[in-house]
Amino acid sequence: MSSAAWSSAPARRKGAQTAERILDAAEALFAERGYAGTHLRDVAGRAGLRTPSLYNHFESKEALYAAVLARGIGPVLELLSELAEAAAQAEGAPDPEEVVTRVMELLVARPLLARLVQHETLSGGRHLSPMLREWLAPTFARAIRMVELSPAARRWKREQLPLLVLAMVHVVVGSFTVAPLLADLGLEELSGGDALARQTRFLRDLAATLFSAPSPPARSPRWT
Amino acid sequence: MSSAAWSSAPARRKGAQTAERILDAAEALFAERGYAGTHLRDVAGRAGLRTPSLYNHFESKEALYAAVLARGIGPVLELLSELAEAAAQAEGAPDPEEVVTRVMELLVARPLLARLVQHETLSGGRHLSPMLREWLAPTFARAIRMVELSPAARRWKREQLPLLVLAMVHVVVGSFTVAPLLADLGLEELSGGDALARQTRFLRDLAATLFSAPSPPARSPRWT
Amino acid sequence: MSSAAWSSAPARRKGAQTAERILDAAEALFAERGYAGTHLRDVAGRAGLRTPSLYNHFESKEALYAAVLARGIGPVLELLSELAEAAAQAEGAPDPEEVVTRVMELLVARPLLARLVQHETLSGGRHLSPMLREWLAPTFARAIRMVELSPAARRWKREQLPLLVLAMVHVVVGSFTVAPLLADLGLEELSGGDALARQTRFLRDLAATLFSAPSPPARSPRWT
Amino acid sequence: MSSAAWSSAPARRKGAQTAERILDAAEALFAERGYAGTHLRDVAGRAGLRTPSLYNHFESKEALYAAVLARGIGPVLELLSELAEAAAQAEGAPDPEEVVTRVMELLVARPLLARLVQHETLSGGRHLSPMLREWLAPTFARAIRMVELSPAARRWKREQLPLLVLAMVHVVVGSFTVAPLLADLGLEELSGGDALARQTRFLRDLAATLFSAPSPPARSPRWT
DNA sequence: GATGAATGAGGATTCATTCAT
DNA sequence: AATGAATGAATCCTCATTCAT
Repeated sequence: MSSAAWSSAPARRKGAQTAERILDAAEALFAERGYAGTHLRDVAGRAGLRTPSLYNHFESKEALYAAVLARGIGPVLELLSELAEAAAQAEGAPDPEEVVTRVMELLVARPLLARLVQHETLSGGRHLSPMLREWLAPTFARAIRMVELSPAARRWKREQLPLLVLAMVHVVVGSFTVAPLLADLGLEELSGGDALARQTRFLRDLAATLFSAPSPPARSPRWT
Repeated sequence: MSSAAWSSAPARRKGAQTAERILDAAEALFAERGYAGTHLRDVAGRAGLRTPSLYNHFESKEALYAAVLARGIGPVLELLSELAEAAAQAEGAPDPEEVVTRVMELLVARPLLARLVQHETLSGGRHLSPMLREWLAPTFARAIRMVELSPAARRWKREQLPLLVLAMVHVVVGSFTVAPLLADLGLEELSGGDALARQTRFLRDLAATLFSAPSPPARSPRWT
Repeated sequence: MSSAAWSSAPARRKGAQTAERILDAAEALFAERGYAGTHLRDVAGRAGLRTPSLYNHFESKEALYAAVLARGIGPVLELLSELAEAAAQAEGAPDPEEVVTRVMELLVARPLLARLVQHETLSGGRHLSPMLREWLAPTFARAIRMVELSPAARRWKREQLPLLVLAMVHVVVGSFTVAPLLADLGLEELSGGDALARQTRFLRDLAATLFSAPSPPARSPRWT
Repeated sequence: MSSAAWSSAPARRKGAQTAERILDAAEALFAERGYAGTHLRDVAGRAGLRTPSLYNHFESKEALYAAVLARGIGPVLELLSELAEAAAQAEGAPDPEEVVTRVMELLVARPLLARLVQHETLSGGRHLSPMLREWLAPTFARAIRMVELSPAARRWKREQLPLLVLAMVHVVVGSFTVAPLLADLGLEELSGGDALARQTRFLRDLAATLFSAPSPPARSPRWT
């Protein structure tokens, strides 16, 4: 049996490990510099390889980018599906605070994800894998429908509910986005060690406020 | 007046107009694709020139980028200064709703600005002109101090106030950022003609809620 | 009479002065960096102009270069003609020491000339104006013929005489060529203030030795 | 031996050959046209490559130039060191005729070297690798010291000895420098096939004359 | 005569990608 | 699976030159 024809399990594992290392390297750089600003040479360097070796694992720069995106977004989709499922079974809206908590847990564990997605969004989302794009609109619609059943519907006008959801997304994503800039500006208390913990607590409070019913005697905020 | 030193007024005017056209073209492309993704050839094409002509008006791609940023951010700085000034004279915090309204007016008039700044922020803000960076931290600090005097201080813990300000910024900026993606996804009602008007109204309401004093009886949200 | 048609004497003088300034600037830069290494922008800057203004005085970069060369070489040709003339009238070879002295005087007065010519020579002399090239070979031939009549003919074999003349040229030109490098290397005594005076004296002695008749007893070229 | 770290021996050999070809091509062109006048496209063409391939072997045009210089100058340094060494062991000055012979042998074998160095010298020697520059001054100083011990010291004043050494250098280098021009001018007998052989013989005689002791009764250096 | 603006040609260099090894 | 070498395409930028002012 020729040695060229076989492929042992450990070899396959090593290959997968290398691919993983490449994905890690690419994720870091794509998140930092965006697609156009990231050079395969740097990706390879970070992964301990030379550029052409990347092509043994991914077909092209675009394919690598798509893989990074897919790997990153997968868990988010799962989480949201899970939360929606649970809410559906409970025949109620998901608790906004829990949604925030769970999402933040996930993003804290993968702090590059938010920047990655935001780079992609800024560039028009043209690389968001079709699968994802097909998924995005319905998911968003479902989220809106759920919110319409929640107490928030009494605080906000109907057509504002989508904006409310988007607003939460922006705040969540934004926390990760500006972190490096804040650190660079020396605003330590906003970017230091437990900044994300504080940010999570704040987001929970924010969600509680925004998705709660208005307090009935509520002194008119200006807009009665 | 020596004939050697002069340069005809019309020539100078035409040059300035061209520079302006270049800035417009560059702003659009930098906002859409970021620094690395923008090619001078496209900028020149959009401005009705060939690439080398750009160098008659700007020293380099970086200088052009800096000029775009400076031109875009200038009005924002002025506006914020003005609002702060007014609030200082009234010895009170600026009305959050007014701040939101004025800022949105400005951003609606220059819809590329938000994306431009976000691209820059995502990339670490290394191109934010030093002037701006020196200006940013103190301005932010001043904003916080003002918020500490506002009713919002009774709704939020002290260390949450900076996060609150940042959150508003994220939501404001985010509205412009995701617009193209939403349009692309076919979510017309979030990106259509008067979407920004609706968004502005929503932001005003949001600010009113978040910066108001808490309504005493309705304490109930989970975090008491 | 239209003002466009007239050209006053002072105006013409001023124009000539500008051309002169351009020639000076170009000479310095061509001497320092050669043809390809010299940029019209730098020439213009040194002459207190912008690049396009050069074209009011010279048709092209090549034309400017040719003009610099012509202006520089003219006096050399005149001097050599004059010396040859004098020698012809005296029916003898010119005194090598005098030739050296006069040539050095000229080169000391225009210290860029030697480097200019050497750059040109190194590049194959393709820019040496045709006039000059026609002139060079016959002049060289005439010089050889004269040397053949001098006492040097008894010291050197006949076919060595052209080499002898060339050797003197190389040493003369070389003194100017390496000066900047020597200065840069910190060899002050070879490049300092009166280095050229010393060099001239040395060249006179050298010429005296090489063009003299051999001293009959001291044949042993090899020292023991 | 890990499979990741290796690069096949034949590949490395082929790469080295290509690099050598590039160096050859670059040497020829740099010698002919100088640094600024040489275009990488031509270098690549001469080496049978396209321009970008050069960057697989050299980091930049400057690096290529430096490599050409280093490769060319290395043997000269070695030769001079060897000659100095030999002279030091013999406790005498090196025989000028032998020095000339050996140096000419080397330069004849690498006829581009002299022009290369002269281009560099004319441009101020800024690219002469620092190593070389450190080496140049002390070597020159050592040469002077040796000459001071030689019979030449009786023919020349002390301060003229450095000039004498430089003069020999200029004549040697100059022989190669003007060759193309002489050929172009149709002076066949100075540039033809065995011109360099004749030149070498002449230089030996020249050295013999200049470095010999003066002939005691020596009729006054001026010929009557 | 002097200049700002514009440009074609071309410069060095980078980059994603391919292929033989 | 990894890499050195090669390259087409494209990048930013420079330069000599032209032209209207």
